Amino acid sequence: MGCRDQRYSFLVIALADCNNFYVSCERVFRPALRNRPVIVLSNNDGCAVARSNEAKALGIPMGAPYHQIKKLCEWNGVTVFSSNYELYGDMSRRVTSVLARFAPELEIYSIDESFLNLSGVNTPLLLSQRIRKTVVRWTGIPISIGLGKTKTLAKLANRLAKKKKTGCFEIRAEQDDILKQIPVGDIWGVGHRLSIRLQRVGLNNALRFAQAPSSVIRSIGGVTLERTQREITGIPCLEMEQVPQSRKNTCSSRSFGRPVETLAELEEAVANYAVKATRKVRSEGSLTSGLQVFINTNRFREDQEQYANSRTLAFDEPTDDIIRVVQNAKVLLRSIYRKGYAYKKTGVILLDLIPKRSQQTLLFEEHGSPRRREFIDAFEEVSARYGQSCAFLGAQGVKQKWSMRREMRTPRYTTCWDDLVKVF
DNA sequence: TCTGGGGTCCTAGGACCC
DNA sequence: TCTGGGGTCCTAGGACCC
Repeated sequence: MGCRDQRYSFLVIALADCNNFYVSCERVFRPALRNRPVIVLSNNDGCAVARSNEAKALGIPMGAPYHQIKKLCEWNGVTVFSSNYELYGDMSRRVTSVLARFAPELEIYSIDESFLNLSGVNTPLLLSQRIRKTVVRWTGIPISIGLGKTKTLAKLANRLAKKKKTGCFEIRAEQDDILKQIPVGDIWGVGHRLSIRLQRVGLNNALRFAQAPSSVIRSIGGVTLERTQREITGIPCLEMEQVPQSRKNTCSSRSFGRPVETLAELEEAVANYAVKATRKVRSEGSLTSGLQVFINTNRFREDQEQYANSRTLAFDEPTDDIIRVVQNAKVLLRSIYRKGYAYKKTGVILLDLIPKRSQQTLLFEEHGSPRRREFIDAFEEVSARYGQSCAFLGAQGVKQKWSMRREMRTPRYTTCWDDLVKVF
């Protein structure tokens, strides 16, 4: 088996994962909530996306729609928060900056997870415990650390670490008895669908998965799953990515706080998402080559007629011109809008982003006249400096009755002067 | 009444070309 | 009855992740 492979015996990858991250962020500023059930809701106060251990013990599943668990929460005194991404983003930066002190090679994988390359460290488990203690002392966020030869093994180890008192766990090559106890669906890269198909052919735990012929694995899940299998046997297939690669698409979308039927309101929403998405692209110094707009009704409402559609266009020249994106987004929206439906969600996706400096200009046409560009830059600066309420496009609307619900959000303690904690 | 948002990669199949 | 072969490019859809 691959994990006996001597070539990789020196490798140690650590996965540091914040425990119940959003809940932990809220608890930093509300210490009285420690050891009490707490959940954080998704946008629109839709479903539970983070749960404290106490909330998990009450049987609140990940992703549970809030309206289904509301009673349960009230009966059990669960504290419920809307999500506060300004706070979580800032806490995340603090955690990763502490982690970075301990490893020369660090990959920020998500808002609450980082991979660290600890290869060459004599006692990685001891170091992990030190890292853990430092992070919680300096940021208030508890983390768990899993160690293994590959990212996939580190992920698995992390899952086991969450159950340990020390919060750290290492999977070694020879620990078949451990792999045997791990359901195949717990492996990183094996989701719901693949897990069913693997179990159907008897590959129900991580050890069986590791030992299966690679041809079988490939026929079930293609090259991606075959890579996962190699990773489980200790052969690295996923590299550390220290420099985040620039993204290829970006999306801005929201569900509405209530059903929306009129084209006028949808246009307002689309204009806002177009502005938001374009700003993301501008802030990264990129240009977008294409644009997609989608709309859909509420797929959970079986009593209503459903409609979903999307349309895409390619710009003849990559652009970051906010007005142009908004205008085109509205054109696309009108072409897919059908009267008589109760819409739940719309969104704008910007496609094939490219760095601004590599821009290829059109031969015979010039879209962005200097005056136009100066205007957009000035508009953006005013809006950034004095807030969106001071400079926005007419298309974005004033009232925004369709906007999302966010009724239980805590203050932005760390990123907004007005929200600083008051001691007296 | 109420069910998130934002990404990635891979593959199959169609259009088109010579 | 018989109905080229081989290549590229693009897109939609399916799978996964947090």
